[in-house]
Parts: sequence; C-alpha cells; structure tokens
Amino acid sequence: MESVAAAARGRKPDEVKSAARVLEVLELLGTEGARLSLAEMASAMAVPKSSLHAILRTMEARRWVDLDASGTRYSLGLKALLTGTAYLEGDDVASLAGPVLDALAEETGESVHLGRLDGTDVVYLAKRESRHALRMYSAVGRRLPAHATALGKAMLSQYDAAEVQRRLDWPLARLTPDTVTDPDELIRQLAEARLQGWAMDDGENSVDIRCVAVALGTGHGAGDAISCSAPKSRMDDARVREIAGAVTEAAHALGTLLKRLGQH
Amino acid sequence: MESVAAAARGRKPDEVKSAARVLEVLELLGTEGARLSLAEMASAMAVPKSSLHAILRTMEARRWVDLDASGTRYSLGLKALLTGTAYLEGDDVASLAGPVLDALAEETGESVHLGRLDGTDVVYLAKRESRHALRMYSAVGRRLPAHATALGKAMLSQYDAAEVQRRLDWPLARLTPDTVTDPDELIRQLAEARLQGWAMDDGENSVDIRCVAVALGTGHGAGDAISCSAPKSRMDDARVREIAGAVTEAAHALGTLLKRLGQH
DNA sequence: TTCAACCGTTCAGATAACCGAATGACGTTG
DNA sequence: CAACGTCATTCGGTTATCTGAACGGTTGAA
Repeated sequence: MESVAAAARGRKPDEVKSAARVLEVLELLGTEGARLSLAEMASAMAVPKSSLHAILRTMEARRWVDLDASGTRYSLGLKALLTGTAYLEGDDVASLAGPVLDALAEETGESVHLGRLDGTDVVYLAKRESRHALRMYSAVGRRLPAHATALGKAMLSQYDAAEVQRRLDWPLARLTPDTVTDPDELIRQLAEARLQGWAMDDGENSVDIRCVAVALGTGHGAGDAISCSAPKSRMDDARVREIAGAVTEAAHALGTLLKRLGQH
Repeated sequence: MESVAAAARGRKPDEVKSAARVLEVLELLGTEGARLSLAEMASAMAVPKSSLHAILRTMEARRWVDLDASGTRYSLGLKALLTGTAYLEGDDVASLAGPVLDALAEETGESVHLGRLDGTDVVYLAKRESRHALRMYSAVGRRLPAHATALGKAMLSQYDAAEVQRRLDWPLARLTPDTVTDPDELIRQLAEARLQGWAMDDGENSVDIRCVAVALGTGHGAGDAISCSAPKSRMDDARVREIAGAVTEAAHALGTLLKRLGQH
C-alpha cells in the first residue's frame, strides 16, 4: 500500500528522504551559484520549511553550507570544495587526459574540453583555454544538454537511433535559434558524425561558437569525448576539417593510453 | 532524557542523522580519493550496514556516488563535480584572486596558493603551478593543519596567543620531523610573523619544501592568505626575503581589490 | 507609531527511517 | 568439491524524523 502511494508520487520506495534532500540542497546551491534563504529553498524544492530547517542546521554545522552575515542566506560551504577535486583525481580518464589536452590546446591554439555523458547532459571534466588560465577551473562540473553540444553528439553517435530516442528527453530543449530540436535532423546528424568520426556544433548552445568533438573508444571511457571550440570567425569549414583531424588524433592518443592502463 | 543520551554520545539533539551521514560519506570518499565497499564505510563511520545501504542507494540514484563494475566498491559520482566550482564562483576572494595569483606566479616562477582558514585546517582555494619540473603536490580543496603551513601561520598570526590556544587542537599533529608542535615555539613564530608581516614554513608539512605566506587584510577575507612555495634548493634565506616582498605586494593588491568591492 | 510581510524557529502528533539478525550470492581457500 | 570468508540485501519492530500550524523577531511601508 505505502509503496504504491510512494510510487504514485514518483518516488522509489527505498529512497531515504532526508538524504535525497541534502543532495538536492547541494545541487540547488551549486547550479545557481546562488545565495538563497530557507524559505526560497523550501519552495523551490517543494519541502516544508521546518523539515529543511533541521537539514540545513546539520549541513551548516559540518560546513557544507555557509550562512551569510545577516544569518538569512545560505551558500555552499568550504567542504563543498573537497569532492570535486577528489572525483577528478580518482578518475583514470581525467587523470590521464592532462597532457593530451595540453598538446591539443597548444596545437590548435583554441579552447579544449574533456566531457562526459551523464544522462541527457554533458559534464565538463577538464578544460584548457587559449589564454585565460584563470577561468580554467570554473567550467569544470558545468552541464549542458547533450543534444546541443559537439561533445554530446559525438558520444550519442555511438548509439543507434532507438537507443538515442530512449536516452534523451523529448522534446529537445532549445538553447539558441540554431539548436537542433527536430528528432529526424538530430538522428541524421548523428549518423553523419558516426560516418566521419567526429561531431560538430554550430552555435547550438552558444551563439557564434563552433565546436568539434570526437568520442573516446568505447573500451574504457564509454561516455567520454574531447572537443575543441572557437568563435565562428576563426572556424570556417576548412579550419573545422583541420581541427577535426587534430581532435581525432588526440582522442586516439588518449584512447591508447587508457587501453594500456586497462591491461596494466 | 533522550537529549541527555544524545549529548552523551557527542551529538547535538537537533541534527538529522541521515543528513549527517550523507555528508560523512562524501567526506570519506573525498578525503581518501578511495573506492570503498559498503562494509568498509559502515565500519569507518560506525554505522550499521543496513542503514548505510539505503543512504548509498539514494546517493547512487542521484549520481553522487558511483558503483564500480563489480557492483561492490563506491566512489564519488559526477554530481560531486558541481559543488566545488560553484563555491569558488560564488566567492568574492577566489573570483578576484585569479589575476593577482597569475601575476605572482609569473613574477616568482614558483607555485602560488590562495588558502582559507577553516577551523584548525587550511583549505586551498586556488593554485598556480610552478614552471619548474620539480614542484610540490597540492590540489584545490585539500586540507592541511594550519599550524604546519605558512598559510595557516600567516592567518593565525592575526590572533593573540589566547585566541590561538583556543582555536587549535592540542597537542599539535606532527607531519614531518620539522613540524612545530611546541606551543611556546609556535606562539613565538606567530609573534614574529605578525611583526614582519609574513609567515614561513620550513619543511613543516612536506620535507624539503619552503613556503612564505601573507594574510589578506581582516576587512573582507578575514581568514584568507596567499603563499608561494618552492623546494629548499631554490629557497635560500635571501630568496625567502625576496619572495616575501612579492607575496606581500600581491596580498596588498588583492586586499585593495576586495575593499573596493566591499564599498562598491 | 502601527501594520503587514517576510524571516527563522519551535512543538507534539503522524509518519517514515533506522537497526540487528538472518539471507543469498559470490569468490577464495583448504 | 566443499567450506569459508566477504559481500550486498531483506525484513518487521523500535525509534527517530517529518510535518503543518503557531510563535517571536526583524524589516520596510503606511
């Protein structure tokens, strides 16, 4: 009976409520980079204030959230720093990618990314910028819809049409006027990407940015890809083909490193 | 009655148990960079396996932890990447420090850090790596005991002896043969640091590494400091004084930026 | 000043999580 | 091949959290 009621509300029966809420708080404060009041968070999460109050007390005591001077707005705390670097250090792909990304950034002179597919999103694991080393860390952890990025399309092109249909959220979200939201057009682009070995994004998530990406071999990093992005002004079709070659080489090099590690 | 029992076990009465456990899991998987089994974590946290099981299910469903192929070892999940970057982006000091750290790294050619005091620990907020092949290992989000680092001593030197006594865990932990564990010696060094405006660490957390640090003004970033580190072979006493000057300038520059922001 | 609109906080009943022991599924060792 | 170690997992009674409404504090407007 109670499991039916829980399922009716969209909850799996064996999920710990307050545990899920802790994670939701972290995601809420994380995605927005925001400073929110208890009441704001309670309404955003559809949770009673009094319940959230006890949870935030716990999180504050352990320094996972901070309270501002006025004592009324929450933001992420210092402990939130720990997990990100630890994830990257424990990850083989991210650990080995460093030199490969450096080389690709050096060769192309443009921004270079390592991304991972997570559900319908692409998450940036690492980034090399042409100039601003300052911003390097800031994009790591960010998410974009897979269908609107070269990285995502490169990874999705490894699956057949039915699997893609199953994996994405329909209808597809539109981020720019050029975002591909038509299912048939997306499937066509994925087939093309599979044939040529690389995928492209032409202003589909950020106006005026073109991006080329290649997925790593499905062996170790099934859901990983490398990309290179630049403003359209520096990315005509000839340059795209040139960069696609460089990115393909880099992806192949990283794939080889990973295979070696797998056999160790 | 129950509050007495809870207090006797060292727990505050108004702490949500499973919320605290979620955070403990994240800290456990984060500090070690480890892959742990359910049983290992349960024993490390002194929590029943069955209770932890439900919590880990919840965390896994939301991709805060990953289960390896064998289905028996947990590690941090992709969501763990989000919080770290968000904390840094929402932080004025970390956001403004970028160019200042770049300049200091350029000027000295050595590793440069921005650190924040959190209880008895120093947490690294940002770093710039040395050009030299031989360089110290560190990472954003990592923690070291404040008394064993130049960053920590620079920040602690802003407090008087009684306050320092209150803030640190006694007896002081020893990380290397040169770690200062004598209370009187530490107080003496802090007084010296306060006089000269900068603090030093001479192989006290990593053998063979010397480090010089300066705290930011107490206005905005009360618990923040900047440091510069190098192997002893590149850090004789003359070089220490030279670098101390550069770090002091950088700290002053960042302090000015922050003050301007505060008045905005 | 007075009122209203927010904020965080408290409390006791309803409800859900927690716990220890028992279970099944592996992989390893004798 | 069997016995053992380790692992995750299940289950019902006990215990804790969760909840909604009411409270006291502060801010800004009338």
